[in-house]
Amino acid sequence: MAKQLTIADIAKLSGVSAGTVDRILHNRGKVAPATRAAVEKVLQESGYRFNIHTSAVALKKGYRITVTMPSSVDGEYWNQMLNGIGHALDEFSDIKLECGFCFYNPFDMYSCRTVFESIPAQEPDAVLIGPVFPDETMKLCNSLKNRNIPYVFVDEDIPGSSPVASYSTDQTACGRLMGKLLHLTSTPPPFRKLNIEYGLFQPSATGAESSYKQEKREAGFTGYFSEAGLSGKIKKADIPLLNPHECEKSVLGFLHDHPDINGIALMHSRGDIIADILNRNRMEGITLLAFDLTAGNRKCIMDGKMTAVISQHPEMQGFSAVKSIIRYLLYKQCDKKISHRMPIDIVVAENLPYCRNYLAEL
Amino acid sequence: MAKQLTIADIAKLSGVSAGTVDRILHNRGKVAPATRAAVEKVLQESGYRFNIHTSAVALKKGYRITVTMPSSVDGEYWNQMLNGIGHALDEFSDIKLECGFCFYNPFDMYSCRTVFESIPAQEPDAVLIGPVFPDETMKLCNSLKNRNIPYVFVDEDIPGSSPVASYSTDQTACGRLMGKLLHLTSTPPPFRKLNIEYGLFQPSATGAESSYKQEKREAGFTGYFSEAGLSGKIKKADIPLLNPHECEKSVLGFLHDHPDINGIALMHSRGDIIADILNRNRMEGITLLAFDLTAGNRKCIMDGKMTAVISQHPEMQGFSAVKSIIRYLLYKQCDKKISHRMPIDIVVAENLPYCRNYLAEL
DNA sequence: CTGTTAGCGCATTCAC
DNA sequence: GTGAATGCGCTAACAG
Repeated sequence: MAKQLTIADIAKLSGVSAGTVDRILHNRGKVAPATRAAVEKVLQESGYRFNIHTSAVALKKGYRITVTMPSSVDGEYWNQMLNGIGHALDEFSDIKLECGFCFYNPFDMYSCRTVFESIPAQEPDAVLIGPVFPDETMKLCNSLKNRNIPYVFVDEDIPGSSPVASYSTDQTACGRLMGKLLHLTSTPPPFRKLNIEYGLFQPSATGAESSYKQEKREAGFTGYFSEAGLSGKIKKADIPLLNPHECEKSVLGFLHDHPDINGIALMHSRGDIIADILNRNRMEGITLLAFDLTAGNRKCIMDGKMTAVISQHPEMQGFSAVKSIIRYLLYKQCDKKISHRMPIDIVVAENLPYCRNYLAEL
Repeated sequence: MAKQLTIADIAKLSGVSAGTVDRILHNRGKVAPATRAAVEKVLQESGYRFNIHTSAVALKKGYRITVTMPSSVDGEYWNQMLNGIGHALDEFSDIKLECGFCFYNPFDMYSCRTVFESIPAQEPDAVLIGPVFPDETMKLCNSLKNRNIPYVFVDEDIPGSSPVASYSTDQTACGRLMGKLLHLTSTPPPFRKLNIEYGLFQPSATGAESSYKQEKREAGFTGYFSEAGLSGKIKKADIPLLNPHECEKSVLGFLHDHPDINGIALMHSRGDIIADILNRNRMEGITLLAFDLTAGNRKCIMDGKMTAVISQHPEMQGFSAVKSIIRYLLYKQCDKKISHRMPIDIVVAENLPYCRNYLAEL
């Protein structure tokens, strides 16, 4: 264990005072170029690292961060993100952090616009953004950039923006994985139907929420099947998810028209709705795959009404995003890697009980 | 954000001095029963929590911890555990921690015994144990207990011991999951053979290393198949893994005798060996499942020679175990939950690129 | 522009 | 048994 050098050591080594080293480390105040060069050389060579503890202890100033994302209720995707953020705030409760939340309606662009417009005025030290509407988000980013307020993304990255970090999932890869899973797992023997076909349900009249996401997933999904030479086996259906009666009617109608369907994939998280319909109509023999480990999906998997979901670690995203903000604000460390891709989990009944919130464990 | 109370606050509230509060918090030195009661009451009511940063800063004393586990080479399971430990040591480099490593030969009980016997004499402040031989491990635990040295387990828990924490995987659940996966994914259409059978390969003449683990996995695996009413479809084979020529001969012999095999499950991590044999003999149509995301298996999955592995987060185990030790040693916080079950991951080609070491991300 | 210095909250040592 | 005093490495304010 090589003893860590202290700021005082660095100061001595480079013939300046601790204050100067501090100014260089934090890029604040003016430093003569020559002095800066000398100190930076020592810094480099010695591989100096902050002692985050003393740093946090000595920090007088507090930071205010604003979190903005779609509103949600308990057990939903965005709510899990919020849990991750909460854990991080809790883990770092020794740092003077104040966190404000600005939720918007993910189905209403104007709600998003109104909320986003109010954010720069709050003058936060940093913003955590869960984006849904790319254009509105881009406007927010520009406005933050003008005021020099750093921001991070969770869930999705907005092309052309310049966040301090982003924690997102490769939705195309998710779609490909979904394709592979549907291909591999569609009704196992002995119940398999002979002329195997695969259903792909799309919500008709989708709210704006994540239609973008679903498109990427679908592209990955169809990509997998076309590479497997099975494109022709995919049967698409528009399902009006939010109208229970119509929804059931169209699911049953579809299955009637396509009796060889062995499995169905959804590019969204409302697998529970379809699972209930299949279950009510005694069609459990059909494999059902969806996204996100929501409370509803969790229950369906436990009850054997759904085969698997693909999960993308929302809590970890929220947790890491806050951690990233803290690193940036307090320790002036930018991540070497800006864009972090989250792990993509396959969850079935057998491993569901062990899919806890990792962060709470640590 | 409720302002955190400080020790000074607590002292003032209970009419004593900071020193006394500290003595109570850390259970050291003598405190008058009456004083103790009064302070503890205030502590309770105010929900006081350490400021881990100042606590770490003020800590003069350093701690020495000993890590003991099977030796391994780069890319193997135990090596990944070591990486997690390294990350933790790195993340907490601001704390005065010294870490010594004692590796033993997992195939030689005497090696283990010799190493374990040397550990108590080193008088570490805590020990991290990766067990293989239950009896030897139990002896170590007893000896540590006598000296009041706390210990944590990774990978496996030893029944009857009393660790500060343990980070392990439910091997029976892993086996069940393996069963489910084999059932669901065995050769998808259109290459499926008609009378589907499943292969279960066991290493013949196993070294002692984790035979215990493999038994539990096999129990879970056969449990799944018997519940699915498919017990009769499992065909077992003893495969001499470590003898390349014999191994290939017995694999090919088995497949010749059982032409309806659609998929093979291994209860250990050497899927790469079997994958190469299948690949060399152009039998890629057969699904192959194994354990652990070793470097070898990783490559096989990427190359399409293996279908999936079940992975159990060795890095996270190592990381969490060290974190747990630190919490215990520095902050005197025992985990409420002693036994932590790790998440069980399913890794296929499509999500492999995103299975990084989570901890490095945070 | 640069050096000096007073705390931050806690652990520890030393008087009482 | 208990309280006061010191210092951990750093930040930030102030004095040059």
